[in-house]
Amino acid sequence: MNIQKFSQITEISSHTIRYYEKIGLLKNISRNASGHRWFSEKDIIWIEFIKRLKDTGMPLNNILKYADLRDEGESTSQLRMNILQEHAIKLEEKIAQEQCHLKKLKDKIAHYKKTLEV
Amino acid sequence: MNIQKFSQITEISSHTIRYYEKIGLLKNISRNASGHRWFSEKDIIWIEFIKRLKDTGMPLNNILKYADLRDEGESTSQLRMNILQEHAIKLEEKIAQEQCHLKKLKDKIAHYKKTLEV
DNA sequence: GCTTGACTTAGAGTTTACTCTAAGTTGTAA
DNA sequence: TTACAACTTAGAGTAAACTCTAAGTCAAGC
Repeated sequence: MNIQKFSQITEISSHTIRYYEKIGLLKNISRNASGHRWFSEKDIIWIEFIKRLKDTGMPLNNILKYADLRDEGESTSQLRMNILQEHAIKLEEKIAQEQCHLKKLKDKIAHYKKTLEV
Repeated sequence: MNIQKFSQITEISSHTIRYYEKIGLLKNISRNASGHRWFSEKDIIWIEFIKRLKDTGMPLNNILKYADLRDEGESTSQLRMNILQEHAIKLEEKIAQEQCHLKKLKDKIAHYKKTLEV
């Protein structure tokens, strides 16, 4: 598929897709006869994974490290797993923190409600 | 207390504290005889609340709106509560999304583990 | 009295992650 | 065959949230 279709499916602007290729997050994107990018199903799966890491707070810089290891092949599996494991631990901590914050927010809202009722 | 002590307690750099005052997040900070900022316990409570909103993903811009309403006094209580309620809903959704992401991350880690074991 | 270190201000610089522009090429529809 | 829309590149611009610098003031210790 062309960049437009890929952009629609992934909900990432074509500008951003080119940017991701430029910084090395997307590698070996094939081209058609006229030199335009031609994306595959595998590219969708990969970018959805990038989105997941990004949405859980991993900076592009770290995602890039993962992408580089992935490009190096099977020999880096252990390293990549380590990155994901560390990230999963951080994410768990983050969620716990947010749940604590949420509770306190709700307490404050309840307090507002009480004073507004009177 | 002076800005240094306040910075230590809140774990926010003095640069950032001045920046927060400049953009209007901190208002009516008192000064001592020589014109230096003099912070109170109330300032700590307020900035801890700002940190909570920030840590749960609210942009400074929106926190600023809350700060402005707070400055207008009791008459804006309802509006402020609405802001917090909307934020709490967004936060709940965010946590749910992150939990989903975490699950998928763990699946991927488990997959790595399996292939590395062989 | 003088040095030193913390404070003050205005404003410049940095980082991250885009987002857009300009200039040029290509593919399709009238 | 001529519009016109989508593609290409390099590189400039933007927004958010700091982070730092320069130039100056002030208080405490030697």
